[in-house]
Amino acid sequence: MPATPAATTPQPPTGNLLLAALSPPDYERLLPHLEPVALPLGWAVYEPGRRMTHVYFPTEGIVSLLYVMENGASAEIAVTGNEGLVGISLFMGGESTPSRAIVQSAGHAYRLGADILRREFERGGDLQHLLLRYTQALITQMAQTAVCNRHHTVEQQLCRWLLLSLDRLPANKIRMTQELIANMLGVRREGVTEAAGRLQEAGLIHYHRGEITVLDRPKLEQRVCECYAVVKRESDRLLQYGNGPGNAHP
Amino acid sequence: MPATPAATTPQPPTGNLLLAALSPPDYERLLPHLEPVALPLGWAVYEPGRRMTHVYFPTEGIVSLLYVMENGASAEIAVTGNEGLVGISLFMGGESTPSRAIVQSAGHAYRLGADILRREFERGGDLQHLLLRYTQALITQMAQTAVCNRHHTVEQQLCRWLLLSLDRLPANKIRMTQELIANMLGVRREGVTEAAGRLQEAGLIHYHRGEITVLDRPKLEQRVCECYAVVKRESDRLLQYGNGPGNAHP
DNA sequence: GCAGTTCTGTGCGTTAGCGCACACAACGAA
DNA sequence: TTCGTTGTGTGCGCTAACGCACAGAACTGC
Repeated sequence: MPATPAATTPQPPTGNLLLAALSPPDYERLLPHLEPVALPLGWAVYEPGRRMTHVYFPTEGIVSLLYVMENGASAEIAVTGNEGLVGISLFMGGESTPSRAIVQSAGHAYRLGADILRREFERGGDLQHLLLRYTQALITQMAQTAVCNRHHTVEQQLCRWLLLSLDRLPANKIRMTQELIANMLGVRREGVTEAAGRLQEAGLIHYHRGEITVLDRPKLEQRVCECYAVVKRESDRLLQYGNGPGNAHP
Repeated sequence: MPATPAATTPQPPTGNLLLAALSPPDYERLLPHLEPVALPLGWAVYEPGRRMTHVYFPTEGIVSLLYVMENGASAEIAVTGNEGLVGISLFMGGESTPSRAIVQSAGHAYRLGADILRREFERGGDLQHLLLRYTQALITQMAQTAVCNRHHTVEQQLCRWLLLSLDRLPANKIRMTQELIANMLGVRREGVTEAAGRLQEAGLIHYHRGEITVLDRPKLEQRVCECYAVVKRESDRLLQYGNGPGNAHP
């Protein structure tokens, strides 16, 4: 590996859109408790049934919420990037979930201890509203994943997955093998190979040993099923933020 | 129709487990605002994108959260009965969702105006915690629906659907045509006919023109995929309530 | 340069589920 | 009773995706 992909410019906490949307006093109060951590590729941010100790606010990278079945088969339920946080069950009250969270694209995050988070959440201000709205966006994503799994082809789902990933990455390159994509989508690796082959054929993407480059995003958006747009529209609607410390300078 | 299925004994608000779990003062404060309403079969409790005006706490009946695609195909995302409420986006902050809520089994509910609900939610007490824990249970159900749609056969999904319905009904009879079940599962009607035929063959159920009777629940639980147990276990874990007005008399 | 590993391509046969077309049985109202 | 409606059974060709088995290409370490 020539360079660790996480070694991009380290971002301040406002690299996370939720933190950036906090009002200055809320942000200031949180700041001393925010601890920067790396999100190395493949790391399990949390495991099913395990009591969580922190929530993670990514500034770069992608974290997949993944369910792994008894027989080892898996399916991705949702993804999170710098627009959200990982560990909603801490403020939802459950403390754990039956799914895992796996770093799918390396990056960085700021984490917050469970007790601090709960204390702030109980104040009922900005932070609470932001976290709940984000949670609703996440719910929409899960619901649409269920629909997509039911009705759409592997190719359509691959398009959706690429676009969701792209939305959470700075460039148009995705480092991920077809094998891993297949795990996420819960399909065969060969199925991904075929679908990706067709997309490359059509000039929408180019890939080469674990690195996918999106060449023609508009065309990709033409091929994808409606699920992507539903999730995107609802996310945009729910997560349009006011003037936090991240955008307080007009 | 010989008798409207909703015409069972009308229940007090404590017929809903969330309301029943409230502390007496919280419950008393809510009581004057709770308005009893019927949930007639097929009624849309809410429509996609429409601003909701009330949340509904069912005491009997089942409400399906359903997504309908552009081409008319549909898929159920989750179900709610007297263990929960319909309209979480009101306190999550989104005011609406891209999915519908349809009464799948007629019953009754108590509804609460949006402003009252938000006011109570903002107090940050029992009600908030109950609603959020319920929401997490719902999230688990959605996630597992996504997984199930990905990996399991129609027959397994039918078993899951039957058990989830049974858990929310007083008797072992489900009034629902195979056509409608197919809509919920997002599969062909014929697929349901075949799967149900096999289950009847094996003596697990008996059905006759829109009425399904579960004869051997243990055997159903043997045939179902792990998804049912995951959802059930997590619901039980998250929704084990303390001593509200509903169980204050030992 | 060579050996081992990782990633992708391809070619089978198999199967679950689809779409369609109809037959028929049960029920409800006239 | 008769007729329309509603719900279920069945057959048949078709397709997407599966499981498996390899082959070859690309990169890694020695």
